[in-house]
Amino acid sequence: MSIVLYNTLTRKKEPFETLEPGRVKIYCCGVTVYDYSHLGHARCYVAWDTVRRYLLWRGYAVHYVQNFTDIDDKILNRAKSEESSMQTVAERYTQAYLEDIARLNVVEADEYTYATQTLDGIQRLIGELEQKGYAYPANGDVYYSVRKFEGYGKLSGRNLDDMQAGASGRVTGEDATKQDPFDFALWKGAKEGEPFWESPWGPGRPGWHIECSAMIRDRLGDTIDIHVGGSDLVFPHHENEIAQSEAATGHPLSRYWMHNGMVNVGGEKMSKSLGNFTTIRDLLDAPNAPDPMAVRLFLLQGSYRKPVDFTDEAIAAAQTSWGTLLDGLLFGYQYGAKLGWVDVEDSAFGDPAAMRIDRESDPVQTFQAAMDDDFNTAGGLAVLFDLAKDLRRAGNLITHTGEADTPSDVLRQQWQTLVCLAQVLGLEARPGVEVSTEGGLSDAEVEALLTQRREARAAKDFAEGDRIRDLLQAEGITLIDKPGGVTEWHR
RNA sequence: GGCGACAUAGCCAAGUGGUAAGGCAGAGGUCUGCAAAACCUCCACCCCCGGUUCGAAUCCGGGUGUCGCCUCCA
Repeated sequence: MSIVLYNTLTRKKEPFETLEPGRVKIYCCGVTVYDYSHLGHARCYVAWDTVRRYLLWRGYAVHYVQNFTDIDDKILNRAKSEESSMQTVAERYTQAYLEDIARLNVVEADEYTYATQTLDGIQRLIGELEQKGYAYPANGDVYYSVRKFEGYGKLSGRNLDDMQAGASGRVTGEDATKQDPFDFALWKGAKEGEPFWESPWGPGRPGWHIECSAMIRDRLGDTIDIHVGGSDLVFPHHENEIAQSEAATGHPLSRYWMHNGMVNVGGEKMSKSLGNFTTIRDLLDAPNAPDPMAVRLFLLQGSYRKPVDFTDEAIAAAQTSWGTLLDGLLFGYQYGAKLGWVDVEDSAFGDPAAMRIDRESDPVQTFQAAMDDDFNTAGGLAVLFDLAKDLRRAGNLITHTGEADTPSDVLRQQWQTLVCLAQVLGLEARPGVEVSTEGGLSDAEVEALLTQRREARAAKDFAEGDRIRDLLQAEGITLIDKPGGVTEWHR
């Protein structure tokens, strides 16, 4: 069995074969750092983080490179409006991106690249393209001549003659100097007061698309295994990357192209320009904010390729769902000692890296079959829920009756399987948070209230008994009335 | 105008030829002073119309609807 993935280039699912056995080179288009990242970005980077985690779990050595676009008109505009510099703005939002995405448990890239640190590679590439006749200078700018590149349009399935230039309504003044409306800037001559770099074509800065081509070549080589990014980048960004890189090197830029679907709000794409976006930090820092893992779960419940609608209701449902997985993930910490597990005090307890799970077991095989099929995370999650529900049931039985009806070693295997598979999806529970008593009632206070309640109930004063029960519930304490007047409780 | 994607229960969503995973919400039951918690059980024939097939949500054709891209974009 091998992994099958959907390749935008061929519009088909294809068996995944790497250039070098066991090694995967991935390049991910990162953010332009001029503002805080929103849920669309979260969706994108969670998706590719999950792909990366899964490939690692399947035994591949993955080299994952992602860029920061830190030279751009929008950054420049932001800098002007706040009277700072492009560098200041870029550094601020680069840092913010890293903080936000880390909360969603996205692992850092093996390498991050920056446009500002790739000027040599960029200029070298533009020079080659010019030499080979694919680029032409005009008024201090340098443009790529799309009609010179035979395969132009192969990724996005377009034909230059069928496209309506300017259909998106964002035509700029550049057009007058271009030979063809679809030609795009490789180098932009500096205007008065703008930051610039010296070049053979005069002072200026690189166009947007060229940085990715240059970075990939510098860090990963002429051809990589997988190029990933948002589906809104297919055209023109990725199409232009292909045109640049392949014209220069004569080799395919990437074997596979994968694109994530957009996050929608009310059926429309979430985007800066529509103003309908929610930033990651706004969502996670709001009152009653969802657990970051619930947000990740929300994003993994559907296919990475399809659009996903963001609503408060959907996040709330995901939060509840996460509670179920959480119960399962924390099972070992809560019940391991009662089940006689001898390693619960070990520092490595609960660490997936230290666990040995049975790869041939049904849950793992089912999980793998789902994920092998174009990273079907929804199918993978079903396995996690099965395990988590079994464990929760066992835990409840222990709480309510004192013992589970499943052998301890079976529960241990189930728990470890759950923890390991959840980690492959980037879903992790942090023990300790749930049993926090910060600001709450002490055990003695709870017991005192329970005594009051017991007396009230004995006197048939159920209103008083219920009042105390509600009071405790508000403190996060759940009561379990058992036959015989015994009341147990847990936080 | 061109290119593309999607349409499955109240909501989200997987499945892409053999008679519908999972999550959320909901219903019934056991238990209970009533609840809560817990446990058990139940809950869709897959947008419409044709066609292919022994058999289609799943393939083909035609509709309808929604969305994305067509040089800001994850």
